[in-house]
Amino acid sequence: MNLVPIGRFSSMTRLSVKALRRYDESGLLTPAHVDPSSGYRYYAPSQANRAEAVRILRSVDMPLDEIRVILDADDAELARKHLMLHRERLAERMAQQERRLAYLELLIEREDGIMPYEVTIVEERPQHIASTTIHTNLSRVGQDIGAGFGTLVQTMGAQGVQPAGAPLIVYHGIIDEETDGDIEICIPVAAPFPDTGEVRGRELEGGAMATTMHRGPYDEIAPAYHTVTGWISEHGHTIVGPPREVYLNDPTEVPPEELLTKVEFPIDAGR
Amino acid sequence: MNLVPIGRFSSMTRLSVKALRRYDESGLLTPAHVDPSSGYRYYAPSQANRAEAVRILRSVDMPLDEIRVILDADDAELARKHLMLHRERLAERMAQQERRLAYLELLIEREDGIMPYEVTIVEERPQHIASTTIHTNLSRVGQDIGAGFGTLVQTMGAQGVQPAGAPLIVYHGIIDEETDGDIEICIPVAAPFPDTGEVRGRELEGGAMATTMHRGPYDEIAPAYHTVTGWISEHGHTIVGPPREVYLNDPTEVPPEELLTKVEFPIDAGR
DNA sequence: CTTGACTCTCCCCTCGGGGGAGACCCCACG
DNA sequence: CGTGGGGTCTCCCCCGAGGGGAGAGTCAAG
Repeated sequence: MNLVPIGRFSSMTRLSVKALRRYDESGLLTPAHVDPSSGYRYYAPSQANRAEAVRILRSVDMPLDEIRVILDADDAELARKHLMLHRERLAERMAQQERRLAYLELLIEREDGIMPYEVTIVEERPQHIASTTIHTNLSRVGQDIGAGFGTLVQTMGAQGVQPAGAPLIVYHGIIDEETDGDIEICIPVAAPFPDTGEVRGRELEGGAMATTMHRGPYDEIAPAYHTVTGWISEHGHTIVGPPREVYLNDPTEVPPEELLTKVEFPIDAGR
Repeated sequence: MNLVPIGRFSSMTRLSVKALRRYDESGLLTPAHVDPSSGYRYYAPSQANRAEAVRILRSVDMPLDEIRVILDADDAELARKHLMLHRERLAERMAQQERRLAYLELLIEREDGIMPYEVTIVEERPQHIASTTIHTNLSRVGQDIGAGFGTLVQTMGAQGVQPAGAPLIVYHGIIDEETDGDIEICIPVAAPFPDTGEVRGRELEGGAMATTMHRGPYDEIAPAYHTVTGWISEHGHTIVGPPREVYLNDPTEVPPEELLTKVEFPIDAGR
């Protein structure tokens, strides 16, 4: 009764011919009649109804499978449930877009461009520190560092000693996904610090350092390390001591994206 | 000088091996050395730098081509330009997501479900109208209708006549992508209206109508028509006059999604 | 009957990888 | 110096929702 071929149905529904064929194939919108000899698809005009529903749901980017479920559910409640579920998905995606956008803004903002881990050699002078050494692994390292600095600050406070520089950590062992190791949590002090229980005083070695600056969250610092070690071996230097990280600002005060961390590797000077 | 195979580089950079191979293939991140006999890829640790940049830019969903352009541009200004451009894209996509989401909310909101163009037969009684007929096409139809109603309201006002019902349009010809035609813009009035220039008074025919309700923007009304005409032919009725649209609310007062339009086709009554 | 416009199926392409097969390679340990 | 196990290679198919096009068949108006 008054069937129309695919081209007319396409212009009626503003769905492309390609799309209509695909909807047929996937059982989402089967033509009212298919000529068995020619394979021509013929649609009933009243199918424009369902076609429009498909168009609308596709316009909100719903997967074909789910559209089929919704349209074939006689149960309005079920359909609603799927719509709400899709809303959640869309909202989640939007939030993600938003985060990405914000991150991108940040990348544009900081005029130093993307990631120029510039490696330079600096001469550090020896300095007095109060330090505490702990054995930790990747999953605990964050808490342990916090606790360590807490202990240090407390002990120094009890002695009436003020910090004389930015806090730092010496990595005596490698801490990554598979290995744990010792880290020495340090705060520079003006004068030699006495050993007190788990906190000891010592002089931190100075000398030539290959160094670079990492700006961003701590857990994105790996490339900085790899860049420096790569630079060292490429320039024919040798690593002569454990690396250290110097924390130039406070994670409780600035957002993670603006954290500044100096990575230093002691190397053989001359050469 | 200290090259690492792909697996180690993968865990150093948190980029999957698959991804690294693809970046090599597309020239985005070529290994420092490829063994000619085995095809093994070896990366310099300092390449972690570029790898991290790639990771970051991918995390904001930037296409690989563009990442390449940005990273290969020595010009920081050019890189910035591309970042900003990508920001525009992200913002645009987010706005689109937002629109979809809002639309979806709407679909959920109206409890009548998606698209139940229910076709019914109603008996309309004849009514007096003031009308003006214009010849128009799809691209001009919006403005022309506005202008037509303007003329009508003005003329009626000059005669001191009040509207006696919802405005409507009789489609004497088909107006679609390829054809233009005559439309008669009408406002019901209580008593016969005199012919005055381009505005004429007449009695609009009544009788049996196949009708359905379209809720939403005017430019999505096509499926309503197709549903009604399909229904008519499927139920063995005959169309005996030009269709009409009755506008039940005012586009200047409600958002497009809530517009209500009644579509009516005069049919042979009994059968 | 012819011709031009439609329509069919089939194949390849998108974008950024993931999953896996089958073959090859590297290195540490015995 | 061999060998075994784990790392790596290329190649192929897959995702989603179609777009583009080739080559062949079909429909309807003149």
